[in-house]
Amino acid sequence: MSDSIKPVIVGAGAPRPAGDSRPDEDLLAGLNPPQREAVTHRGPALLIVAGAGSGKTSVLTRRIASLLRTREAYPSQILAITFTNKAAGEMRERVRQLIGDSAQGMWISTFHSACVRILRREADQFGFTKSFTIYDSGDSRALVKRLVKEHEGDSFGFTPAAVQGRISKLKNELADAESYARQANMSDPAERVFVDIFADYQRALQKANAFDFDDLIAQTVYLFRAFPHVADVYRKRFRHVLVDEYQDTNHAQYALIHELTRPVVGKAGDAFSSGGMMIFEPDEAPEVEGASLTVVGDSDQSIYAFRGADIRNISEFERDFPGAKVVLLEQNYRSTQNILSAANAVIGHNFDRKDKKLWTDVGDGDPIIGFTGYSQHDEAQFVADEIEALHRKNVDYSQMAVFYRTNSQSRALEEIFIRSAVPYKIMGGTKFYDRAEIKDAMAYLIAVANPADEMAVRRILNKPRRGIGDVTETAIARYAASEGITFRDALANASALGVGVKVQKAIAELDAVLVEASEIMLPSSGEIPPSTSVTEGLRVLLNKSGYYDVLRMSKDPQDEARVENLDELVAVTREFARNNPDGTLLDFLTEVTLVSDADDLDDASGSVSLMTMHTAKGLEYDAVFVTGVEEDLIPHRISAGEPGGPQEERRLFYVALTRARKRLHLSLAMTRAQFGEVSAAMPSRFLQEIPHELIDWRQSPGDVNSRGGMQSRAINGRPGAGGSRFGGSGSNRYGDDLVPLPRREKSDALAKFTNRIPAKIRDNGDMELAAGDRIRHDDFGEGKVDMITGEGAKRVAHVRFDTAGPKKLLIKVAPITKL
DNA sequence: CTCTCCGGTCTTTTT
DNA sequence: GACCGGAGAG
Repeated sequence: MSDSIKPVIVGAGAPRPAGDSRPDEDLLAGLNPPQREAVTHRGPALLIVAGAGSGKTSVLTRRIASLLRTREAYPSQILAITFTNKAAGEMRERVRQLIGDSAQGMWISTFHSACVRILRREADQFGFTKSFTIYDSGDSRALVKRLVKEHEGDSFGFTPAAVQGRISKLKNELADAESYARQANMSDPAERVFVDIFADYQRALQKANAFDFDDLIAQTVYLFRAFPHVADVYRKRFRHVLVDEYQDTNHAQYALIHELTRPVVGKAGDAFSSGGMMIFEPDEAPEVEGASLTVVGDSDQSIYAFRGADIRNISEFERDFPGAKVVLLEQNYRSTQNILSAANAVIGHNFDRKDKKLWTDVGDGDPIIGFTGYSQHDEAQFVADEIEALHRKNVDYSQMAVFYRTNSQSRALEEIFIRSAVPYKIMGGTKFYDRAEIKDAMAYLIAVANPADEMAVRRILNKPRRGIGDVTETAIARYAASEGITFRDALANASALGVGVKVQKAIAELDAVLVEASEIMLPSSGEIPPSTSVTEGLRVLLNKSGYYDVLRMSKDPQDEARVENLDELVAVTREFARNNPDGTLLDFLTEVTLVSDADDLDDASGSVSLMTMHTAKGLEYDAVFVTGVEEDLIPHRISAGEPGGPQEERRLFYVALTRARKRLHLSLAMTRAQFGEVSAAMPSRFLQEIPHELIDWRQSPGDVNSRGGMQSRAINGRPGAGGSRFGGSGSNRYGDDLVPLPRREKSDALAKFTNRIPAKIRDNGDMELAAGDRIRHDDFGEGKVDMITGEGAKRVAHVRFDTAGPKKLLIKVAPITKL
């Protein structure tokens, strides 16, 4: 900042006393010199290169606290961007702990949430209304699907997923349908079709008064560029912009940051109202200098290239923001040296990176434990047993986590965990809000909140079944088009549609329910409804539409669970009302659409956490199990052929390893069932990259592969076996004892292990068991019950098996019989 | 219009 | 092994 201009709009404006004790001195306690620098440096731009576990969250929160404490900024002048809503909540809480409630008024949120806030305020500037809704990926895929069909895109080999991916990528590059069409090769018919689909997709969104995830960012950038006076409002407001996980920002997000931190060039005489104590040069000087930008990131942890993250954002930061200061945080405060050495060795195989080595002074710690199972269930059993062993050593379940590459891998783990009575919680996967009944209920709410959203109205048209089929739906659409009204409004005119009386009545009833709910949640009188109206409105929608009744009268046992899910959703609205006394229906919908998997993570729940390696980013646990460390899984088969794919996979693996504080377990299986069929699996190349002396194999791939079980050489037993030999698919990439199982008829071992788990969960009802009873278990054989704990459906038998040793079993579902 | 059955296609990771 | 779309019967 130059001396002549002091645009900082600090009310009291007391200059910081130079030299003696700083008002933020206590915030620096316990920080190492680079960390201090990261907290106290002031200037236009600061890049904090923060290795895994180097205390970056702490640094970031203290930096914010310091800005507030020294009165360099009001809370309202701070915009902090995090990767997930949960991280945002945590950061807010930690700042509050540091400086108390005066932290109110900061914007701490994800890119997406911040953009929604901006767009809601400014929507009417450019063809949307404040009540716009947000399409999640499922919604937008449904729309793309319809359009691909309409344009017969399948004859050009377009799948909805591919088209959706391409559109998303383009939007992340800030290309819209028009600009893309201008430079597209229009002599290619496939290209023309794609351009048409893209354009129609965008039109449909606009017509529905809706944005997809990518639009939230891109449209905000367009808004700022098209309406500089709007952008200026936010540029003047946010004097300090801080961005976490900067390595995972895409071009649109980068552009947004750029727009926000641009100086405001004011015209002379254009009075600036905020306090009016600004003094600046009359002519060329900007009215307000660009906001100070702080970004935190680690290029070794960039794992979102597939969704447009551009690593250059961080590698070229100094060029993009002249005068930037760079601070390196390399000391790790999380993991033991063994874990760090393994992680360093793995990431060292990426050739296009600045060398950087994490170090710690806490000591070597325990060795890394390795295990190779015959099947994924065998592997899962090892994980479950190991978790139990740790739990007996007083490691809390909530301090343990199991990671995998793909969501589908969670199933085998779940099956075994249920049987072994290991309390667990799955983050992500099929989410609550992805369930059909929940999406239906949400569509009802959206139909009320944003009647322009035709997709939502179409979705609920025949849910529950009310005899409105394809023919009627088309009739409604045609009528709406001919009258120039929306699909939703056409429902009010059932008699004009030329459909049967019965169907007319059904349509009129649906319309009435929507009107009634609308009156509750968005009164036409204009008065502001209490936040509890969402609960009430949802109840009316579900009850009077007949949705609840149909489920309750159904004989399908799954429908019982669906009712429970809907009850849960009603409970969510109640919770929302409690937390947001001023919350509106739209606020509720926005919040629900933008919550991510990691967000509902609850550390205090006393459960082991199961999640993908991606979801694990930013988290840490005392004990970590990385499972499925196999070729074709990590690195994933699909990524192997993509440019930069294997490197990104290696970073992902690195992220997984560095989540562990004290104990790290790596496991794999020699066979893996996917797509119903069993196939041989090979150990991941990344395992070779870990120095062999760091891994203590309980059962190495060699042990498992030699059917006699005589060999026990460790995977990296040969000296010098850790060379970088990735790339080729030659057969000697693995040690001699690492040849994958031959692909031939199932051996006894295979038959025994692959299908150990019945697809259906059994139910032992109220089997009576007491200490001293003897039981037989399908897999573990006979054993004696030591004691019974838990209540009802969660009763657990602690059994000492004659051969398999001690296990815990959930009595209700375990495959056991009393002897 | 609804239900059921069959066959084809999948699965990378997420705001 | 799950999910979707299409075909065909009621």
